[in-house]
Order: sequence, then C-alpha cells, then structure tokens
Amino acid sequence: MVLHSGCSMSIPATVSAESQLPASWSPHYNCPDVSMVTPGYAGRLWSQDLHPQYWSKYQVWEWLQQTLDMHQIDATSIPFSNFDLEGRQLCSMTYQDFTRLAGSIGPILYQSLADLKWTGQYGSADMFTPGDIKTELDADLPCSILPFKEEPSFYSTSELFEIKTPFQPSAMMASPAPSSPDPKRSHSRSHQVKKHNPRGTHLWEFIRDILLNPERNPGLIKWEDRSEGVFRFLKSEAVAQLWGKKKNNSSMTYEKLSRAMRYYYKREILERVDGRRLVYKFGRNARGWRETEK
DNA sequence: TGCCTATTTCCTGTTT
DNA sequence: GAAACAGGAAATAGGC
Repeated sequence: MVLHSGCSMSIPATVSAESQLPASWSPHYNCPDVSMVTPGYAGRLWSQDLHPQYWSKYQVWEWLQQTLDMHQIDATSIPFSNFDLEGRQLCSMTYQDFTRLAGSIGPILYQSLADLKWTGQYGSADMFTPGDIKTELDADLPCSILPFKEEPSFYSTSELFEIKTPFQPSAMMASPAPSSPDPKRSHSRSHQVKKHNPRGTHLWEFIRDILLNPERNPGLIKWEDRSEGVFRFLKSEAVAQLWGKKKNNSSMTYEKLSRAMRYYYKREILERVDGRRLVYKFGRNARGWRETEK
C-alpha cells in the first residue's frame, strides 16, 4: 500500500463531522438519496452485496464519497488519489493509515468502514433494522475499538455525533409514515428520505441516540422502562445545549427543546407520561429504540 | 417562488 | 416561588 505523506487537507484537525462544512460534491458523482442518512443506513446502499474486503476501486470511491456526503464534508478536502485502493487494501488499513491519508476526516472514514466490516451491514437490505444496528454495536463492538474512545469527554459532541452514526438508520424514516396520511407526502421512498429529514438528525433521534450510547454520554438521559420506551432527562439543560450545539444554536434551552418534544405527541413519536417531570415515552412511530426491534 | 416539514421562539396559563 | 408542562401562534430555515 502506498501511503502518501503529503495529504492536502484543507480541514483543520479540530474539525469534526458536525462542523458546518460546505457540502459541495465533486461534479462527477451524484450521490443517490442518501445524503441525509447516516453511514449505518447508507452502508447497505453501497456495495450492499459485498463485504468491503471485496470492493473494487470504484466501490471504494463510492463509499468514500457517500461517507463524506453524509457528514457534509467537502469532497475536495480529501485527496481521492490516496484512496485509489481496492477493498482488500482498504480493509487492511489501520486507524493511523486513515488519519495519514485523510487527516481529520480519517477517523470518520475509519469508523464508517468499521461499521460495515463489523456489523455486517453489507448484507441484504431486508436484514437491516435499527434494532439490529443498536444491539450489534452494543454487544459486539467493545468501546476500545472505537477511534474516539480515547477522548471520553463527558459532553463530547464529536463522540455523540460521529461515533453514534451506526445508530441512525431511522433517519430514513424520520417522519413516520403512519401518521402522515396526507397524499401529498406519498412520494417515493427515496424522495421521503430527503423531504422528511431535510436537516439531518431529528430531535427524537438525537434523544434516542443518547439513550443508546449511555457509555459515551452518561448522565444525560436514562431509561426508566427500557421495554416500554420510557426515559427521563437527568440533565435537561445539558441535553438542550448539546442539541443546540448540533444545530449550531447556542440559545437552545430545555424549554424550547421540550416544546419540540411536545409536538411529537401529536405525531405519536412520543407519548405523554402524565405526572412525571422530565419523563417521556417513545410512541408507536418512533423507530430504532427497541432492543428487539428486528 | 411558493410550499412543506421540522423545528425554534415566545407566550400565557397550569401543575408539581 | 421555581421549575416543568401544555399548547397556541408566528417565525425560521432547508429541501423540493
């Protein structure tokens, strides 16, 4: 493998995937409707019949471009020539290799590939469910293999938003179809992906992902009744600030966040839990939180 | 350009 | 009295 030492990275090392980088794409490739979904979901879109080990150079590029797109990273930030590799070579790369070839984007690529390699998401799309992803990662992936593990900052948004990506398959169904009988919404599946999730992760998905990643963001929200989907905010303002940080909104408060949460009642993404403060419950239209959701 | 969705912001009143 | 809840109304922003 040829490792280029002179990577022309234009993104500083401190930039994370959540940064507001321009989402410009290289003109030769139009990403399918995956721009608003996450690596976990998109992992089944590219080369879904193949383990990354067996990808061609073209498939490696496909993966690379889609991963960058999903993280809203300018494709020109990475010298694609560094990834003129076949899947077998790609899979043999270490975390350091990715960092060397892609700079600050390397960890993101490393994690994305790790998801595909270790969670088996290259398999049949029908086999993919949010529950699968959650339980597989929780059960099968020791935190030690996660590239950001060495930065256990309590409210580290880089961890929350970068490492959690395998937990976001439901971004594709962010606006639950059962509650949307409006025929105007009856677009194709791919259209719905963008139409209903125009700004990335929804609030309820953000909350869900915190719940599914307690080891990385402990003490923010906890399950009250895991099987029933009941959870409680432990540090409501901290969650609100984290949400605000994700949305680049420094004035976010729990009051505002909770208003958005209440709108989910009508859509049955959340259910009311009467008489208990800071307690919410996932509704029938929330996806991906159940342990046994397959 | 207008519409749609998903918030965000502000507000008043109520409950704990 | 403070914090949280409830929900109306309008504004905002990104995608189509």
